[in-house]
Amino acid sequence: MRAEALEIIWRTVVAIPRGEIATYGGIARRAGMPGRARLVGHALKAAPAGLELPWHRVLGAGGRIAFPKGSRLYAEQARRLRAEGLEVVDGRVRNSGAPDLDMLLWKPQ
DNA sequence: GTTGTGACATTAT
DNA sequence: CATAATGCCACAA
Repeated sequence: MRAEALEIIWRTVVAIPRGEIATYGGIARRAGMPGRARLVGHALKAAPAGLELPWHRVLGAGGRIAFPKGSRLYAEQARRLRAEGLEVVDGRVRNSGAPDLDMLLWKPQ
């Protein structure tokens, strides 16, 4: 069951369109496991490199990068996000004028 | 078995 | 804005 859950999470993450973002909690909900945001984080950490998951599109609540500022992964994620046209300022994705982050968040139909 | 830690979230203070 | 308290669950010691 545990391994299945990881696959579901991976597939959910893969489905995030380029240039859009999602949150850990949001992914968990979309994967049918509300309240299990931490599991999403674990799934990403445990993900094989071969999957080429767009893990950089997964952010913490409020569009904040979940890594410690200055860490290697932090810089890497910011770099990749900027490569997709998103603006990253002080560890968070800057939404241009949008009232809520939900406007940038990936909303599955 | 228990405990502490962690790519988290939400609510309350 | 920042902390703290909970809830959540996988994993390592």
